[in-house]
Amino acid sequence: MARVRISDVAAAAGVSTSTVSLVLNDRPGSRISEETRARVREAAAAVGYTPNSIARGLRMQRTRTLGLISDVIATTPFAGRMLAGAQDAAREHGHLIFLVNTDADPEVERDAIRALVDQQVDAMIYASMWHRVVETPDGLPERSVFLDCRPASGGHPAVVPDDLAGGRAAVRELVAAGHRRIAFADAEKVNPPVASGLRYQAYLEVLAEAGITPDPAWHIRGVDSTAASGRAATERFLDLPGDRRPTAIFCFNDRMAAGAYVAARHRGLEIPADLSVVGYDDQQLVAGELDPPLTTIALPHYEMGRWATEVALGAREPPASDQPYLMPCPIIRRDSVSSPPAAAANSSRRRA
Amino acid sequence: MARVRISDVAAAAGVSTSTVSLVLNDRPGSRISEETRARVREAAAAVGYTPNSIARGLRMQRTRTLGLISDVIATTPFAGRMLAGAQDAAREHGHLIFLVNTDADPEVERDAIRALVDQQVDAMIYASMWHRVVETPDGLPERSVFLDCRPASGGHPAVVPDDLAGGRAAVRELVAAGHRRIAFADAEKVNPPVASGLRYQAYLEVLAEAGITPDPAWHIRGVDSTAASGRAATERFLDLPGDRRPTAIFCFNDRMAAGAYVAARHRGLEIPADLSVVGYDDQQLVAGELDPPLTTIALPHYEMGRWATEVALGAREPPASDQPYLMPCPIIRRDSVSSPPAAAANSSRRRA
DNA sequence: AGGATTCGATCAATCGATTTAGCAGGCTCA
DNA sequence: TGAGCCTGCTAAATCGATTGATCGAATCCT
Repeated sequence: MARVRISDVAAAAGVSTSTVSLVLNDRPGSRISEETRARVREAAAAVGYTPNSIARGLRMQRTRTLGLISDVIATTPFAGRMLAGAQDAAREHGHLIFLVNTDADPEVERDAIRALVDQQVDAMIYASMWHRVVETPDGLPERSVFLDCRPASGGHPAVVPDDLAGGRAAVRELVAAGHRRIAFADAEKVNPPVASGLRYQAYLEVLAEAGITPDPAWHIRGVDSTAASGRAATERFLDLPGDRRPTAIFCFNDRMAAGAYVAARHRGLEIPADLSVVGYDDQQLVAGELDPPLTTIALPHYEMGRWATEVALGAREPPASDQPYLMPCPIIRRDSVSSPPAAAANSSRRRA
Repeated sequence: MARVRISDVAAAAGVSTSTVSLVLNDRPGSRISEETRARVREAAAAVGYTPNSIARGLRMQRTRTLGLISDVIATTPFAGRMLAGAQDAAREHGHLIFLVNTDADPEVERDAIRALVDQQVDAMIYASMWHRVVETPDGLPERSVFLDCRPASGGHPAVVPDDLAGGRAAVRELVAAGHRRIAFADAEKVNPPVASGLRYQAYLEVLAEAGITPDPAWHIRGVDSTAASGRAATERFLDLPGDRRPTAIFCFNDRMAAGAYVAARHRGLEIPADLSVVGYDDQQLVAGELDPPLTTIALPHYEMGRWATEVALGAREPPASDQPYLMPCPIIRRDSVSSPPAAAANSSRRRA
C-alpha cells in the first residue's frame, strides 16, 4: 500500500527516473523518442503514479500552495462566498489553500504567518471579515494580497468593496422612488471609518445631487450594527414630527434593516407602503427571508476572493496605483422600496 | 532575502547541521554538551532560523498538515463554526489545514482528494454541510474522519449531531410548557432521511411518552426547508379547526421557524402567547434576530469540528463500535415558548 | 601501559522528485 | 577514416532537512 514513486514507474517502463520525469512533465527540448514516451506514460498509468508534491515542492521551490489568513472571516456568513471565490480561482490554477483563522489574536496571527512561510506557500492572502484598514503584519511575504481590507502603509495589492458607489446606488434607489426624507441608520463609529464613512459620504452626496438638505436627525449611529441598533435608530426616526419623519431608511447593513422592520411593525407601519428600507450586504438569511424581502446592496465577496487569489497567483495584474481595487457592489432589488405614502409626498412637496 | 537554512545556523555556530538539528529538536539521547547547545540556540535565534516544513516533511514523511474536504460547507453559515473547531484543534496540535470545497462535484472531489494525498496530508476530514449518509469516496486515505455525515459502509470514524436527543429536547420543551397539540413542520423528504427522520422520530416518541395521540395533520413536509416552506406549513396548521389547531410548532429548522413567525403574524397571532415555536440549528442570524428571539436546538458544529480533527490527529480515540459518535445538541431557550392560550388549554383538556 | 568505554560531534545516506551535464552509438561529410 | 554532430537516454547533483553509523579524543579500568 506504499505510495508509488517515480522510480517504480521507471522500473516498470525500463528507463531511468530522469526519463520518466522528462516525459511526464513534457519538458520541451528533451529528446525522448515517441516510442519511449508512450511506454513511460503507459507504465505510469498502469501503476497509478502521481508525483509527490512535497518532494517536488522541495526541488522546485514552488509548492502550488496558498496561505489564506483571516481574522474571523471563516466564522461569518460572508466568509463562505469569499472562500468560494478564492477556492475556485485556486483550483483553476492547480493550487491548494491553507486556511487559517486567527480570531484577531496577534499571537495566533504571528504563528500562522510563520507556519505558512515555513510551508513555503507561493503567496499569501490576508483577509478581513469587514472592510477596514489594517497594519501590515510582520513577516508577511512579498507576494501577499489584502482581501477586504486596505494595508495602512500600502505596498501590497488589495481589494475592497466599492462602498461609495454602492452607497450611492442605495440612496439613489430611494430618491428615484420619489423619497425626499431619507434617513441613514449608521453603524457604530470605528476608526478609521471605512465602510461606514464611505456609505455616509455616499448618502450625503446623493442627497445633495437631488437637491435635498439633510436633516441632522436623519443620521443616527447605533451602538453596534445589529438588529437591535437598527430598531433603536428607526424608532427615533419614527418619533420625529410628521414633516420631518423619514419615509425611507438606508440602513448600514441588513441586520440593522431587520431591526428597522421590527420597529416599523411595532408601529403598525407597512413596508414598503409606509416606509421604504434599503439594506447593505445582501446577507442571504436576513435579506432574503425578511417579509417583504429586502432591497439591498450586495457585497461582492465571491468576486473579491477570486480577484485576490488571481493576483496572488500572478494571473491578474493589480492596479498600478498602489490603491485598493474597488469591486462594484450591485444593487439587489426586492420588495422593500416603493414610492412614499401620498401624504408624506405632499408634505415633502409643500416643504420644497 | 533568501530563507535562512539549517546550514546557515551551523556555520554561524561553527558546528555541523546534524548538531543543529539534534539540538533544536531536542532529541533525547543525543550527546551534545550544554555549551554547544547554547551556542547553537543563540545562533539560530540570531539568524532567525525556522525549519523548512517542506524539507522536513519529505524526510519525516509527516507534514503536520490536514486536508478538510467538504461539499458546500464553507459557503454555509454553519461552516464557520465547524471550521473554527477544526482550526482550533489543528492549531493546538501544530497542524495546518488545507480547505477544499467541492461544491458536491464528484470530479472536483476526486481531484481534491488526489491533490491532498499528493500533498502527503497526515489525515483527512470529509465534511458535509448537513447530517446525511455519504458514500466513501475512492482514494480517501486510511486516516480519514467523517464530519457531520455517516459513511454508508462504515470503516472510518464519524461524528454527527445527536438529532434524536435534540429533537426530544425540543418537543419536551413544548410539552413541559403545557402544550398538547404540537405540530411538526418537517423538511422535504430526502433519502436516506437522517436529520429529518430522527427529529420526526423524536417528535413521535415524546408525544407518546406524554400520552398524546398525534393528529396526522400535525405533520407536514415542506417542498424544501426554507422560510417559505415553514410559512406554508404553518398556514395549513392554523387552518385546522379550533380543537385540532396546534398551539405549538416544532420546526425542522430555524428558517422554517422564521416562516412560521410570518404566517402567525399575518393572522394577527402573537408569539409565544398565541403560538409557541421551537426551531432547530441555532442559526445565529435567524434565531437570534427574530422577534421574539427563537427558542431552538443548537447544532454543535464547533464541537464536531474539534472532535473530528482530534480523532484525525490521533489525539482522541473514536468509539470502538464503528458507529458515528453522537454529539449532543443543547437547547437554547429564548422567548418563543410559553404555555398555551387558556382557551386552547381548555379545549385540549376537554378532548383528553 | 594498553585495551575498552564514554563523550561530543560529524559523515553520509535518505526522503522523492527535477534538471544539467555528459555518455554511447550511429550518421554525415570532407 | 576520423572529426564532428545528432539522437536518445542516464548519472549525478540538488532542494533542506533528519538520523543511524562512525570517528577521534579523553577517560576508565586492571
